[in-house]
Amino acid sequence: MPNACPEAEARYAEMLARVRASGLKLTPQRLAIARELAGDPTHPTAQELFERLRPGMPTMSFATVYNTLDALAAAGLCVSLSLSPGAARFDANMTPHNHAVCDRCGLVRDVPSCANGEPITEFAPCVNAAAPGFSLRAVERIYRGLCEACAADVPTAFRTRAGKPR
Amino acid sequence: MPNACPEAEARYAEMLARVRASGLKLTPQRLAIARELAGDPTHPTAQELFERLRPGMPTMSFATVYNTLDALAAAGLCVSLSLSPGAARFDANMTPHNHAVCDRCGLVRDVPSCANGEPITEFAPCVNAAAPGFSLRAVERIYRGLCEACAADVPTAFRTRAGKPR
DNA sequence: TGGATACTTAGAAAATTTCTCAGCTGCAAG
DNA sequence: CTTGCAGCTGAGAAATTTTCTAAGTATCCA
Repeated sequence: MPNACPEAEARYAEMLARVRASGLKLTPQRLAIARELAGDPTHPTAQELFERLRPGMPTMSFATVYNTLDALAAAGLCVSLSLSPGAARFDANMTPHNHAVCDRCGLVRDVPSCANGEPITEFAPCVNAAAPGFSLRAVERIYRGLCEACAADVPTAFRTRAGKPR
Repeated sequence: MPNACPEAEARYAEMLARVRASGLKLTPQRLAIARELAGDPTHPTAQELFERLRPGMPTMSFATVYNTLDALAAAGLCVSLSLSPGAARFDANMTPHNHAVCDRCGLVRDVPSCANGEPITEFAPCVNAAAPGFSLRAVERIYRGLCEACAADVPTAFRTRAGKPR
């Protein structure tokens, strides 16, 4: 039962409504993936979703996971995150927020936008000075560092490429 | 001759010195890759570097490109960027800066840190409220939107996943 | 100059993502 | 309720990106 918290339930309910509204068909596979995504703040990879859902839907294929995530993303219900090398992570939290990413284990944590969240328009001049004609849609902030567990256990040298313990 | 600008020459010279200082051996492959990287502000992928350098070094293998980029990164001379799905891009500009990334074609442009560049310490409380124990090393900003060329030629719907025209 | 060490090669392999297409299914219309 | 069909799924192959292995080669220090 992945959805204990009311926030996740609300997000899942909204996803259902918006999947229909987008003209996408409601299939068991989509429901399962949307529900799992909505209830998981760790931003799972396609692989992780597949492994978690497989026991309950043994016939589901890997391509379906990708197809579904693409469909959800196209409908604006989730986004694909490229925060570190390796597999993409998927995020159903569509409220503006940033991410803290562990350099060592690749862990991702949502970080609400700070108080000093400047409006996008404030960045435009700065961006356009460097990239003339660039039309700014969003500003994303990534906090890099070590998560609590990795910081507590730093061997001789720590790796820069994430997701590769050892 | 990839290095017309003095900035790139300076960066290349510093790379040479620091490659030695890191205990890394100076091989022709490393020199070529470091030079190409230092002179290219577009943050090439491993594939692009390989294709550019291959004519001058027909025996160079693909693995060497990756090995070298890893070695340079470990020595703090470049970083691997995961800005959009697909191949990683490599950046030899080690001064603090941000990136503008085109949603459509994947183009990357350096954007100097704006005047309102707050020190890292200002973000720490905000990050630690969401991720207790996270030790913050760096804050990275990504400007998402459309580059000039893509903005001028937006068909019906534009894609969110970069690097995939069509 | 010579030797230890680290690097390069080439190819295979692993990991991630996309594609193809045949068959099935949700769902809207009748 | 039944039907039709657009759109979805499943399975596997393929494409892309990155890593690994083994053996030969080059760099650099003494």
